Amino acid sequence: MARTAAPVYDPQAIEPKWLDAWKKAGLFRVTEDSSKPKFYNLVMFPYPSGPLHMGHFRNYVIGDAFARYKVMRGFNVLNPFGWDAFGLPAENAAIKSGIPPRVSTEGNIAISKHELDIMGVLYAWDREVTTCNEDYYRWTQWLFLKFLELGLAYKQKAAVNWCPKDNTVLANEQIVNGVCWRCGTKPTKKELEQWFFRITAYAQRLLDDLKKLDRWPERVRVMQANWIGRSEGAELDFFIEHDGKLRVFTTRPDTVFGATFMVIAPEHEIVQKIVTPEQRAAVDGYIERTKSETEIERLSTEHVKTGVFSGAYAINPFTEERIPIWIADYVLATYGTGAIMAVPGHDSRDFEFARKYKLPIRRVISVSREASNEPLDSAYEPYEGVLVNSGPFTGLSVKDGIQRIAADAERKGIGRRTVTYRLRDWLISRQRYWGVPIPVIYCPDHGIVPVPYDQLPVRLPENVQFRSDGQNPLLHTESFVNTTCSTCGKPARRETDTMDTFVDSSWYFLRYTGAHDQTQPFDKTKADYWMPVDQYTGGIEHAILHLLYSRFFMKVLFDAKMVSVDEPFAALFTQGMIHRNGYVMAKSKGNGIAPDEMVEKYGADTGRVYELFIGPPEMDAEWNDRGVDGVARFLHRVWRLVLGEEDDVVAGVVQVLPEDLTRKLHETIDKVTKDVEAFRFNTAMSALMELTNLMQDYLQAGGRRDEAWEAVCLGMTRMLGPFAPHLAEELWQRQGGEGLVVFQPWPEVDAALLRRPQVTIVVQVDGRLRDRIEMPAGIDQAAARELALRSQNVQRVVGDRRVQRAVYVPDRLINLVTQ
RNA sequence: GCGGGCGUAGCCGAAUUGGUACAGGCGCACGGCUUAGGACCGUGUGGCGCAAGCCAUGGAGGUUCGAGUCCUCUCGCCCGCACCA
Repeated sequence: MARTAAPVYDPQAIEPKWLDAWKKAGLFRVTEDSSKPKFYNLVMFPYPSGPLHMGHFRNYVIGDAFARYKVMRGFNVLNPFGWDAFGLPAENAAIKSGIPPRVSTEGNIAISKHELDIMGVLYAWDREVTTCNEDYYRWTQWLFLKFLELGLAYKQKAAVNWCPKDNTVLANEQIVNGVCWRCGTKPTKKELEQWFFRITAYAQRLLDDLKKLDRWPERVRVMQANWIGRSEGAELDFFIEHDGKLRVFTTRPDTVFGATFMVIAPEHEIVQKIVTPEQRAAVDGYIERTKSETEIERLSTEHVKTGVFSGAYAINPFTEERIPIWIADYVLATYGTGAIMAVPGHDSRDFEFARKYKLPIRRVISVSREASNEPLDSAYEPYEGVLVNSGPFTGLSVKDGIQRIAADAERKGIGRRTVTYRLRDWLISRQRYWGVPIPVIYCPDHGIVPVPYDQLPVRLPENVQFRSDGQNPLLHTESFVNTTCSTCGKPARRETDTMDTFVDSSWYFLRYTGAHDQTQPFDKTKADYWMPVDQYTGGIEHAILHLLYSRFFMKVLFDAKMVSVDEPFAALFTQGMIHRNGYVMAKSKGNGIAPDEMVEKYGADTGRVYELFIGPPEMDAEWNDRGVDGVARFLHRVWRLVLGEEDDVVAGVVQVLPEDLTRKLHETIDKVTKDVEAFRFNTAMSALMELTNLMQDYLQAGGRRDEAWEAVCLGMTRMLGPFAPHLAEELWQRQGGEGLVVFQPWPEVDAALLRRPQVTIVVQVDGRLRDRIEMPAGIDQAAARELALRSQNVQRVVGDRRVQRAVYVPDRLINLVTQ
């Protein structure tokens, strides 16, 4: 093969050329091709907030390397990209600087695309999706209407989280550690009419199907399961003295004989009905105080429990005792029924409350019947033990008690077994401008009227007046607000709320399968060909929000027969973040490294390989500028080895035979292939470095650039294809390769070449390493033992003791056990 | 508090899942090339010991022919969730 020598590796001189070549060759331009297996490779699309830095690129480099690898493995690879382009930052910037959101967003997209290009990160740009463009958001609106039609979108007055800084409501999922996920402000509660998606209707399936996601990280599944928060228990009705009843949810019906008082949330609607005249003033004062508390203060475990007596009493249906009803903010209005039966003996929160307000504490569970009256100095909360002081149920185990008491309540018609979830419906209304307008109108005669499908899109006006008070400018854009009812033609008003941007990102992966469809959100045939996403790669910060919402969407669309699979992402990988100088690489910390800087100093390939080599991809990693130098040295070395002429021979170095080189090549192919399949890019890079080191040793020892050598060079070149793609193309061309290396098949392991004629057997005596002996591969135990016993080291250690037995691991180790 | 995970050289980290502990990179040392270099190239590099060897995977036990890997206890760190009845 004709080789063209080159004096030095000059990345800046070669990289742009190959970017053009890939674009011309249509890398990642794909159609539904049944002759090849499909592979849908996806990285989470970004919000275009400004220039990218090398921290962002870890995700894109991993995704790009994997996509290129799959191309080389012969897959029909869909590898699209887009922009989650609606959102608050662009709007806030517009308020500050007057630059319209579309202008700044498009500017940021252009910059980012350039940066992806120079790093050699390519996508199916012919399928690019931008969520703020009309040809995308009209279909987001279309899907909203579909949800409405299916009864999965509804408007309701509710106490919702309001962020005073961002001037909008937030979904439950967007309250992180008690504060707004975006700006860190403590939210307040507001009573507002808002749009919701009925995600709770899918709670059980979202939980059950986590089991199907065996190629998702365990911790993401655990986080989602906890978020959904299924609890099995029972609802029990307690009659209120004089009038009505109070329903509670409990996971421990077995403790009902220990319920010595009840507690209801301050927001509970029954409060006003039951409060007695004597307690009215105290109760009103208490409710007023709890309202002024922020959510974070109220939910804190350190928060000292407070409460007030309502004056009313209920009857415990099992003990028939008269028990007081208290109002306390440690009971949440939004969980269960907003009311509890308090069992201070067996619930630490109730215990604390009972102590403070001198309420009776009774033991109804004990380790044994005999210990039934032992005093309690803290709540006793085990799931084993026996029921005591529990009337006819005394003596039952906790497990049986739960079943028998629940069944008894059912029979008496005062309760039923039930399941509760923590998951709340998804609040999707946002009182903000830069988002998808919710496509409904309000008619004085017809109420809420959905905009007919054929009138979509409801265009977001772009000529609006931003306001310094943070109010949604749509409210004041008359041309937008004023419309006519599509049913009766009378004047009507448009909804001015826009949708949570997480709605946009809940279906973008479907739009990629037919990005320019002008007639529907996506084509079922195409979606069926490509879905599910085979490999999804992105940040752990989306463990709940985006990933849960997308799963919900997929299930709704599955039920609507619009898609044929009900989970969107078959495999998920969450990469760690890159730190530098002690902080996560971020624009705000000023510790980012610009891709341009990287390319100018080292070339894109060094940046790419460094990000793959930096550490286990799922873990955070510290950026080390010297480490980048090390990778640059590695690539320069590969260049010299593959394209160099003759090297200086240094005598006296360990002999490396051509067959050793060939074997190492195949071992490397084997290792790199397995590592890449398992997303262990760091060890894949180490393996390539090892091969390079052996190539160096070979030449140092006077090895010739013969056929075996050439084969190793070509194998190395192909393996570099996904990781250092520009360098690989250049090496491929200079070695006389045809076409592009990215379209070459990934090298195959020749199992015959992996076998060694000789193996090093570790010889242990009583488990301690005593010698290493070269033996023929496949040697049996008796022969290996024979050889091992000849070792002088072994003989000295064994002395005159008898070798009682030997443990033999074929071709690896023999352990001689004495005595 | 509950759940998940981690602890290996001076640093980042490997270790076919119970079988040679520390691959690869950084750093460091020495050598080469250089007028010179914090550049480049190469070699070496866990600790103690003259050596045979011994000691080393946060700590203490245990199981095993054999433990970084499994079990028990313990210390430390990280990440979720957090008054969810």
